[in-house]
Amino acid sequence: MSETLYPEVRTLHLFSKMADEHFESLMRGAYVQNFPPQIELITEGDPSDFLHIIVAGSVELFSTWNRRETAMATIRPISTFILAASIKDAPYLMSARTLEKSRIVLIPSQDVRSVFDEDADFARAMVTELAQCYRSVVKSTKDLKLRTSLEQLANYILRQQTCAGGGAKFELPIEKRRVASLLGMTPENLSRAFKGLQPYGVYVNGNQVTIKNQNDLIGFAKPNPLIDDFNT
Amino acid sequence: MSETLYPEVRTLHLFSKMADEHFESLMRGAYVQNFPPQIELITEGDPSDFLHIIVAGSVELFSTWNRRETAMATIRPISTFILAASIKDAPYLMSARTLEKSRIVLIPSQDVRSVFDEDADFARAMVTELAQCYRSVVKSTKDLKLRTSLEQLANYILRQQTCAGGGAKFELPIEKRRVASLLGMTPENLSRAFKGLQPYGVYVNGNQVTIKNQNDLIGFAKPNPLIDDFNT
DNA sequence: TTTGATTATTGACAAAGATCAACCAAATAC
DNA sequence: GTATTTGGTTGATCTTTGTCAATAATCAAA
Repeated sequence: MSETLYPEVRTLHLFSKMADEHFESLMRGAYVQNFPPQIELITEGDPSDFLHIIVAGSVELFSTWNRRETAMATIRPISTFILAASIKDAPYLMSARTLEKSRIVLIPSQDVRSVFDEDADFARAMVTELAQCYRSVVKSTKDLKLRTSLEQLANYILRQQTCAGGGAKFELPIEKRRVASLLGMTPENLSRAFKGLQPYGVYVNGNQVTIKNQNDLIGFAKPNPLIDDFNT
Repeated sequence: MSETLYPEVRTLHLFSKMADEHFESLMRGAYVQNFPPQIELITEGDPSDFLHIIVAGSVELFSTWNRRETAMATIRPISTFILAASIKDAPYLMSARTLEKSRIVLIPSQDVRSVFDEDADFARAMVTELAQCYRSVVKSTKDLKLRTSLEQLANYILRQQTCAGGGAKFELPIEKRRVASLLGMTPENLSRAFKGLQPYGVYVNGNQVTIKNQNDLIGFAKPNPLIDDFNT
């Protein structure tokens, strides 16, 4: 694998503490690949051959059942995905596709499991990482079950605003139909939900969102760290 | 802690491989307590002082937001809960209450984290356990987002049937209103949903469910291992 | 620039789900 | 044994959401 990627991958919490020797052994077996947009990287149900790390671009995790499809998460650099399946040697539960041109590092799951067995620091980092993943999904379940779609959208907007730096104007990072799917609604209803937020000072034009009255929106959305904070 | 519980706790995958010394150190600091029904063991947002292990009875994990409440999972012996919060030293994301008289082992989270730092086998077991937890929540998210409530109920019934041994008659293990909350619907709609499954041969009387036509129900429910199997 | 494809929006309608009120049955308390 | 409480069911109604069809807007390719 191209050595130029070593440092940025190494900075990931998952790899930062492990022995040099083990990290290099992982990297030796790894591939780096550039993918065009809309490529299905992973199909749910398949055996988990690789741990994926996104280095550039963006990837959508999604799932299907009975001809229906739903977006589960959007992954951005630099982070791993499909860690749990890799380490358990279990089939992928979600599919993944590139949203843009993306650069992905692929580490054979077998290597991950071998190094995991030998490197206690790596195993420990994995625990932190998996606990984080678990808590993220729990938060998103709470969001789904406890909030109406209007409330979900309001909180989604507030989270995106924070990611974008906190200003009153910012761009939605993904297409609206994907936002709709993430929030568990149809694109039509997302359109209507955006209108439903106008009384709280939210205006949308294309991908640009403007929050005219932050306090009104917060008052309606009632964001909660136990649902909306990425860190806690 | 009473030594009589050692063996059954030790058999948990999480503890089965760790060094005797470390296991005993965990057990020395642990409490065992019997709780009556309807006791709130954990409140979301609180610091995670203890790793909980249920030894007898049953516990419901639930979450609240803005005066709404939803059931997240039902925990039965013998298993741990609130592992991720414990190990991350992060606030609980879910609350927990006993549903019946229950016996709970409480291990101070600080001890768990200490032993985790020293015992690589324990750390590795934790990885497997957390990966399992993560995958369970992902499955339940897929269930929620991809299925109508009727389909969810049909699959819930099939899963319960499997747990109960697979016979055509079995008992629902929890109150219907809790089933409703787990499935993200109101008790009223659960009642109607049960009726909606009669054409597929499902009959309910109190807690007793009878499946007259297994194949019809399966044909409608379309169970999928990537959503409904606990193991994969 | 024009064309074609994709995405977003809107309105009309249908389906699903929530709410409210009434009622019933079983369990518990007195 | 009766009264009360709790959980469950049912019907009526209303809200939310999904679906379908039409249209507009955007973007990319020819």
